[in-house]
Amino acid sequence: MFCTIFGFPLGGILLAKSSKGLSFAEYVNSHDQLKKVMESFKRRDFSIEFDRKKFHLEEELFSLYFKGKREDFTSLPLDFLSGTPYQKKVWLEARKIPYGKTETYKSLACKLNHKGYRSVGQALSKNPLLIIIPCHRVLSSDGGLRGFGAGLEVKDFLLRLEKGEVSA
DNA sequence: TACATAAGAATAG
DNA sequence: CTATTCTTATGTA
Repeated sequence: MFCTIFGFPLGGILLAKSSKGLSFAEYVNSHDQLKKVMESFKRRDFSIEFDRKKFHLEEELFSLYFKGKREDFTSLPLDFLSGTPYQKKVWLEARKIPYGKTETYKSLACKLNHKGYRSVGQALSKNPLLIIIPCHRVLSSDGGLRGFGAGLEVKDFLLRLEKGEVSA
């Protein structure tokens, strides 16, 4: 598995991919966090190899995205190495949310298990593919930001970016 | 309107 | 089984 770090205005994103596609895109803003993520990879028995050259496409897409382009990452091959079947369903559903649009946990839940809105949040909190799976476009039913594991600032930033209020 | 609380789905330990 | 989570609905003031 290969990985690299992509820097953006609020920190960095650790990208990791297998031979099949992108597997992780985790937010890191400190050396400590990076270390933590790497530890968890190690524990999962992944062989890590830094190789920036493997991420031409990803870097391209991310830099376009942070420039405010309507980049959906829908063409990016993904490879889910973690996650339960339910989580994958949630992630796939969240991924269908178009750029700039927002869904609510409830509406997502209705499409999946009918009333497990809380479990939707739980599943999204374990989203391994920040931005690519636009969990930041999922808001609470009154339109407000609820919690965000990777940091509310990131969620807020991403939303503002998509609304064109930020030029990165 | 604001705050406390119950309910309810799925997962990790 | 219990705790936790990117929730929602309801009751009370």
